[in-house]
Amino acid sequence: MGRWEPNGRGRLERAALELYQERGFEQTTVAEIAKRAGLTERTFFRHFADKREVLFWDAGALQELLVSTVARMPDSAAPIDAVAAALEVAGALLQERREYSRKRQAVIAANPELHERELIKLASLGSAMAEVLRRRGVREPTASLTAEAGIAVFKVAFGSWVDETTSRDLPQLIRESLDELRSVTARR
Amino acid sequence: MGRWEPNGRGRLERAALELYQERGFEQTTVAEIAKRAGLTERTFFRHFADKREVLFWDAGALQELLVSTVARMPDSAAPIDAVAAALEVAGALLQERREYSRKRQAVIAANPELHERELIKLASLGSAMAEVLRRRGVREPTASLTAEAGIAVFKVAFGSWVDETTSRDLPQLIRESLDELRSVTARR
DNA sequence: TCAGACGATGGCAGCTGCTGTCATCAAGTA
DNA sequence: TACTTGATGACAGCAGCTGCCATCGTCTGA
Repeated sequence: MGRWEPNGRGRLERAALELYQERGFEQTTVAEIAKRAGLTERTFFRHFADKREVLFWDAGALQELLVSTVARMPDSAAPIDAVAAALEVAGALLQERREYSRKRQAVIAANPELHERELIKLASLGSAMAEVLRRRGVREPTASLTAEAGIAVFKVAFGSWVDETTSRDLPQLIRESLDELRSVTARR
Repeated sequence: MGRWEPNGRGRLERAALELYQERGFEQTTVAEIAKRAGLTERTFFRHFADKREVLFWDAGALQELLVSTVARMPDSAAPIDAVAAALEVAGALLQERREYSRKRQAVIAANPELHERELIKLASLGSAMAEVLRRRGVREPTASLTAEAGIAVFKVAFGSWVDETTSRDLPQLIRESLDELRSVTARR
């Protein structure tokens, strides 16, 4: 295990989120985060590739969840429905950590650099879903477009979920958002 | 005008793109860009907020073009059609600089930091379009969803346009991409 | 024509993010 | 008990980026 206290990575995460909240992302130095976690700056960069990544390192798990859920859907499911089902599963997971998600999102919204990082994580989720759709026999550009549409649906639904004072259900919001997309794109 | 040669900003842009192509983004220092442009590092940062922005500073013009085009559409136009029309106009503009667009995109694709910056520029275009839709009386979440769908359509169409050896028409690819999105989201 | 305003640039110091390298320490293993 | 292994500390150093002030060319008004 570690040299002194266990779970150095977790302490770094917690310290970073706290300090980003208290002083803002730019006004926080990595040395300060490390100090609050009882570690050194050098160790921070062994756990996280950069100062932003500390807020996003769990994105990999979310991506695996999305991919495996899409992969498990019956072949009869339309691509957009497979994607929507996966997003609802992921939404249910996020739902369990609503307070954490809100805090984190407030920090991200307050800083453009963090917003950039969030966007590339979402884009990565999209690419992964397009890839699994292709493995299911969906051709391009249908696969990419379906995945991108899914990401768009998720972004809007997640935004509503975070903003609202009354806590509506995230999977439900995702369904409603997809319905709205269908209306928006429907030919009249 | 400038102190010696005119158009320092343009020289910096050109030098940066060249060096990013030759050695890659990370392997290029700002001092090297400035030197090739006959200027200093300090002056580079007066023209561009950071090392990435030199490839994206013209995004503002594209955004204005999109916004004004949406704003000029007749009230009878459906939101998605207004957005699509604006994207086609923007696509026609990009079409005129195909070689430059390709070079630039190759550089961006080769570096995650540049990809991040591109994504936030696209997100900014989306926000601007959502805003102009709201001014046209479109409510949320319809406005955001329409704009996000437009960005998704554009991303896929632009990707095809850049990849293909035979140069198909970008506005045409955008129309086809929107048609594909309609098919993908259509209820069966 | 000349003095001063103004805008763009150079030069320099300094902070911070991030990396490479080597030493150190705790715990497990033969 | 000696050796290995994995996480950490310590330190040097580069590059991105900023603040500050000096400098230079051009424009403007008397």
